[in-house]
Amino acid sequence: MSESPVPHEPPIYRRIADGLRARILAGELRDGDRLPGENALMAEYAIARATARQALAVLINEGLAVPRRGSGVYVRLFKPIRRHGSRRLSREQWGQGRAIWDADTRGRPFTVDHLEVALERATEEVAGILDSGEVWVRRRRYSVDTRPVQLATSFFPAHLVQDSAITLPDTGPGGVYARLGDLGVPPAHFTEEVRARMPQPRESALLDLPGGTPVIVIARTAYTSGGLPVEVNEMVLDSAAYVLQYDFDA
Amino acid sequence: MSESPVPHEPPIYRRIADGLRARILAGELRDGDRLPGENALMAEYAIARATARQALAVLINEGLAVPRRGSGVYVRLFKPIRRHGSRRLSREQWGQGRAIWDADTRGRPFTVDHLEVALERATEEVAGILDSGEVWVRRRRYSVDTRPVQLATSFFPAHLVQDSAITLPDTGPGGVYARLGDLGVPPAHFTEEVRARMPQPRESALLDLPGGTPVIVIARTAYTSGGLPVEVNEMVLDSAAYVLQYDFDA
DNA sequence: ATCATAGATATCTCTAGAGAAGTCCTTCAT
DNA sequence: ATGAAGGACTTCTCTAGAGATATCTATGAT
Repeated sequence: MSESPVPHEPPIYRRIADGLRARILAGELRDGDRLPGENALMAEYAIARATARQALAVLINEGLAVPRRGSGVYVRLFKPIRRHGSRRLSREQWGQGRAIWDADTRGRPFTVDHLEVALERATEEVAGILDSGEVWVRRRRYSVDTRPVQLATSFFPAHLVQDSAITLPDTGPGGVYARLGDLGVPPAHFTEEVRARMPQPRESALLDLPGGTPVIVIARTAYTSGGLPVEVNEMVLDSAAYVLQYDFDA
Repeated sequence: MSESPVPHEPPIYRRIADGLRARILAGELRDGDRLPGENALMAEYAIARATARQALAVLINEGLAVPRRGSGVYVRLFKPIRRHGSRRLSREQWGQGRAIWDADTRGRPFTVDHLEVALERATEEVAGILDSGEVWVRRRRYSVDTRPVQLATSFFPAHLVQDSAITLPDTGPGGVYARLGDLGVPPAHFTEEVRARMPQPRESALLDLPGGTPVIVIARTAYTSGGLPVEVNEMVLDSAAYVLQYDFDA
């Protein structure tokens, strides 16, 4: 015989978290506001420190709150950048340009604050796509207003780009795509594979991510009009900083 | 004067988590394998239970491990479904069809195991897009092999679909898009906005998500060739179950 | 063989307390 | 005015222990 069909009453820490979440979602606690901290929760609910921490950890892991050591726990803001997949097909061409999610569409200045160019052996996945064991790799980090938002790693078949500016830190006007054009292999088609997952510690550190922030991983492959793959670009985005937009026809 | 310029040695729980993560990523511990549990870690490192739990919580929150109460903590598998944005432009038309991430491309049977149709007042966002205060709402949950993978909520302008099968549980052959065609407003353009975030408790329960699994949220708007918005579809996907693929031209 | 039960084992929740480490503000000396 | 030094307050890390609850397996009755 089973016990009562009613699911168990949730534990204390969860009820406290639920209460705080409700206040956040209702707008009572707003972006940047301070949440009641460990000591406040301990006093208010007569619980141990570990229990108060557990309640706050729920919200932190949901990405609704950010802890600042020595200071407090704060409600988190979300002001994403809109990233367009295909500009050519963009809805702006034929629609009203309305969107579900607010975003800073204005092109805020992106800066590259890390750059690394190297000749390396390709990983199995990349080698399989590019048909090349050796690849030139360009790793960079992009920031907006000093806030890091994206890590990008591009791979090019070594034999193809050997003598081009793609192997140099400065790729010249038009960037790598213009150089691929110079080499007679301009990209014509793109495939983007999109995933989301929790960041690894290295990514978390490089993007300065607070707990509870997933990353979006985009693997983009560029093909010439003849179907020759010429670039694989793996991007890791702070999911709190981005909205991806894709437009296409039926 | 500041202390040593060397960053602090990471805390115990983090070193243990780092060690376990390394063993997972190196392939020593594989999908479904059991991790050393609380008791094992307590004995091995001579630490308190809470510290052992904290170490395991790191991996659980990263989505690399899944706890099973009463049983143990296990390494997690990731076998995603590939979801294509635009089939018409699909790379299969012109490329080799190779992909970065492994995925079950075979169309495993999707089943709808929840369905709810209702006439409701539109939320502000949806009303702004559809230009309609009242909307017919179709909520459903999709599963693959009894595993829930997606929640989808579609909104239609009430005045437009009032007398169509879109207001019925069974929309007939061809589904809602065929019915929109019958009404003289076939969808021709799509916009998809993609975000990732941690799930809310309701989503977590409906999708049966283990800790550390983000959701991908897709807001898709369908427009007629004339630019009239006829549907907003908000999808919430288990990020561990999906790879999104978008193909487009330069 | 099938099913129910009991025991071992596992995670989960929580208490109580302590020291380390970072932040913030006020006070005081320059 | 500027800067250094405290002190109060905060989160972070960890110990030790206990009971609740879920799972798994071996045992025993049918």
